[in-house]
Amino acid sequence: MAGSEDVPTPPWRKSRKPTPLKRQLNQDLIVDAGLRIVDTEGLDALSMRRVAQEFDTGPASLYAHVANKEELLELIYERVLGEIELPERDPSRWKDQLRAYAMEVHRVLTAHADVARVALASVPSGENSILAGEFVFGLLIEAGMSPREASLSMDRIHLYVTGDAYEGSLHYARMRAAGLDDPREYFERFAGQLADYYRALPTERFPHIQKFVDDLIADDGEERFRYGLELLLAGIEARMP
Amino acid sequence: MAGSEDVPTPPWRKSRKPTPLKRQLNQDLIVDAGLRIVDTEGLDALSMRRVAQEFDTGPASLYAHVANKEELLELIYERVLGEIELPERDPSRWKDQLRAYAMEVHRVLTAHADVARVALASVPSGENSILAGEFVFGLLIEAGMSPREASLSMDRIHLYVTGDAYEGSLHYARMRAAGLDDPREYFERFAGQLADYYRALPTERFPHIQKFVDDLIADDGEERFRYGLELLLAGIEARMP
DNA sequence: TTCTTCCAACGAACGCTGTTCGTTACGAAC
DNA sequence: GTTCGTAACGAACAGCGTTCGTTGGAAGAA
Repeated sequence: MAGSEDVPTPPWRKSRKPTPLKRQLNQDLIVDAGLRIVDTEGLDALSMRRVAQEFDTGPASLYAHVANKEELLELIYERVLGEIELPERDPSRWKDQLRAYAMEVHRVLTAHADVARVALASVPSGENSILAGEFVFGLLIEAGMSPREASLSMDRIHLYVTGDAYEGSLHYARMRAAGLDDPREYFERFAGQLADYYRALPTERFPHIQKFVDDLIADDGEERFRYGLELLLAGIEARMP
Repeated sequence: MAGSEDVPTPPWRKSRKPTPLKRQLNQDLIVDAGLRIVDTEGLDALSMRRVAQEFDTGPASLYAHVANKEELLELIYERVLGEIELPERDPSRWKDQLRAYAMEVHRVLTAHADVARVALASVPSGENSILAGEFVFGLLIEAGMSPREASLSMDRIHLYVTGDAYEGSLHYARMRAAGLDDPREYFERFAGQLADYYRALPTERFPHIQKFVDDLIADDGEERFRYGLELLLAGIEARMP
């Protein structure tokens, strides 16, 4: 605020030099810009050109700081994972803590809608993924599970959470493509179309779908996620010694 | 075999007409070619140009039979779903039948490796999807579940199966990109790298991961899928009246 | 038979993508 | 004061999905 940076340098001063020093790019700034674009315009809008545009330059400038687009996506994903808050482990409350953890990851992924589409594709390797893994793995082991089963359960919980968030992000992208802004309006329109389609099916071949259309479209994404999570937790509980 | 089609027509016969009649394209043939390409070269190799090439023509020719690439992908997915074999419903054996169904879908999706990447993205609307839905939904209802819960359970089973197959297909694509052919060799290499990475972590921050590296990489995709499926089935069973 | 209509086929082009190459010019080190 | 490493970047490449406008053969009408 104290400097004169905001005042544009007159073109006649110091003769011709439109960019005195522009060494401003670095990986963090690029990831910032990338996440900003994903949040506001969606993952489909994220291209190397679009990110470069944010710095008034061409796509080639990014490759000094980021190996390729895939690495940029993983860096963005890792940054988002950093928003997860992990509590102190309490093995006696493992079920509550595992539920809360799953919902927290789901919440963070859903908050940055399209990022979930990266989550499934990338191998968890960043610091934040490992921290989350240590939390869940340790929790299950300390609760009495064998390391082998704890590994499998952690893996399945992770797949379920990211898979559901991924599916949700596809709907989000579809909503965006349809020009809508309100998720509830999208859901109602989508469910309505699906219901009409189901109702138009021949009764003799699809009696149950025909008869219970309303039940088939009753629950939205959040309730479905919760239900499946409870199924998994019940399954894990049954195996807990 | 009986005709003279294999002998090229001499250019001087009937003057100039290199293509007497070429009205040979139709949707089924296009889907055939598409699935063939996905199976042999992978989903990433599937482009409208590549499909058109199969008919010695340009991409524009396809758009008379297929709305766009997305529709082509859904048609391919629907065709693959047609390979699912459904038994007679027997509600008294609902758990066995549900397990067999899930494994059958998983098997079919895995057989056409990359198709799973379409499965998650597309809304189930074709005849084969609906038939599969009626089977599972009816099975759960006849076994005594409320329509509402049967709907949720069906949805979660579907998400789990396709989500796992999707994750598997990503590994498959990665294997392909690495120039490997044997899934077992890929798994061992991948697991080995992951193990090295885990072992290199600081012990004090990640004690459990550090200590049980072998358990973390013990199971391959098939076993993980089975384990998660049993978790879900146990969860459903606990809710079955 | 002759004429008209229709539409699958398709060549060419548009605008977009991720990535690479070769050049430039600045900051720092010698 | 010169050299050197390297971030920045303009230009280009090969590929993508899709659209437009034309063409020519098949089918229906007269």
